[in-house]
Amino acid sequence: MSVVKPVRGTHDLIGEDSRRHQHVIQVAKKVTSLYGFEEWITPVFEETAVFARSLGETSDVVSKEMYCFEDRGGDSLTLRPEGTAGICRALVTNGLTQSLPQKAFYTGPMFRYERPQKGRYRQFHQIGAELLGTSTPFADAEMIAMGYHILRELGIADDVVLELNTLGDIASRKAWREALISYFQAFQSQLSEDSRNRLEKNPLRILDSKSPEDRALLANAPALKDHMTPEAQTFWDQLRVALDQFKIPFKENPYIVRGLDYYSHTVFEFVTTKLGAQGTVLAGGRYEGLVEEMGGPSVPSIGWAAGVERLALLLEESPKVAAPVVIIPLSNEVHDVAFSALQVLRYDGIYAEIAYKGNLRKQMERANKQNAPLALLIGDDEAQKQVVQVKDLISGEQAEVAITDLVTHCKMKLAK
RNA sequence: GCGGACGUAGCUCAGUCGGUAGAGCGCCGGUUUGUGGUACCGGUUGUCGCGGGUUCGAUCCCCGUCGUUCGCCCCA
Repeated sequence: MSVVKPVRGTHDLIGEDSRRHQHVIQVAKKVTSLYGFEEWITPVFEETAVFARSLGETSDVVSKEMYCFEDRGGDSLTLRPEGTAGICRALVTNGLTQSLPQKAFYTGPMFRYERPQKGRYRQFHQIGAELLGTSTPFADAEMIAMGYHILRELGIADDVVLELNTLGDIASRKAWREALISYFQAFQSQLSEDSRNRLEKNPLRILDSKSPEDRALLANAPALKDHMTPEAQTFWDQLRVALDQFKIPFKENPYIVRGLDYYSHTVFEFVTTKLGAQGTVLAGGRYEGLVEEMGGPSVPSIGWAAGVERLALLLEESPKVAAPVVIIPLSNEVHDVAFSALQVLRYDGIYAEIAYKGNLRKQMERANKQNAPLALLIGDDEAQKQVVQVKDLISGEQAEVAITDLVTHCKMKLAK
């Protein structure tokens, strides 16, 4: 019989992988709660239109990476490729546009049909946060500070650089975009093929091209700063001052434009060099029209998302496995005492395991492998006297303890 | 979607200039009777990713395929 395989680009998280993954999510939940964020749990699939409209029809994610399917009722549904669109949809459907601002944290699987690589999967997991309904640059700074806080808490802040840019407001961007098109049109023949295709649709993307022929042209390309409206300029200035006040180090990078179409003003990426081509670890920006796309009012917002797998890969060390107190009954006849000891410990919140097979020596070996701090030996004599031998596996000391004192004694031992 | 590398025990990997394969780790058991961490002894496992071709014979060569991985692209 042939062995079934996991689907390409999916992976199982078991043991150490699971612990690392879980650790990232727990830290994110803890940190975001310090900033007033609550978890929103939204569906893994939505109507296709939710993503198609919001991410930009021409973006790669929409045009070639989505898992779309027709359900039995004939509706076109899509497994979410990212989290922001669903959050905006939920904001509108739940009438929360009446009570802004809203702070949403989310986590869960996302789906993109891409060529898998390390740190890049077809089903992957993100943590993300959206601050909906604020238009001040201080909100942007705080959101970035929150992202940084998580990286710091995970112990990877030093492996990562914050790259920051502004796309200006709509008016600035429009003027700049036109300037870019006319500039690059003059050099059309020198552009890479990809960039020639992008020229009309999304000329901003040429800016983060890696191809040398494009890069050569970038130096003299029109800069946004020459097209910024005074309002957009103020926003950008205030953001940078605020980041300094939050003491978040950043590097300005005028070439960050981001792949999803909905951004304006602030865009940023926390980038590492330790993951090869998959260096972006936490990224986001400000967006304005998204909630309107979902049929709501204009709700200026700022958000970011981070790849859980990528963060887990960067973790220096794996979270430890919990170590149990191990109860070793020396015969089936003492199960009476052993099981009640087991249950008393667990009811008191102590992680306890019981050994069923092997001789005492083997059981001790196993307890040692599990890193057990204590082994509780119960033989016929002990059962008779209603005591257990409590052996401290670190010091090697052993003491006879009455069953009635077991929990207190174990707690005292474990506290050390 | 494009280009390159790789695919051998649970894990990390060696190997066969083509004659069906090994090490370390792990796992199991033992070194006498109710006591671990060290040491010693013994044992354990593979359709050598899958399919086809060349060959007397392929895990080793060729082609395809699937998967992983690096870069591009894209992105978290």
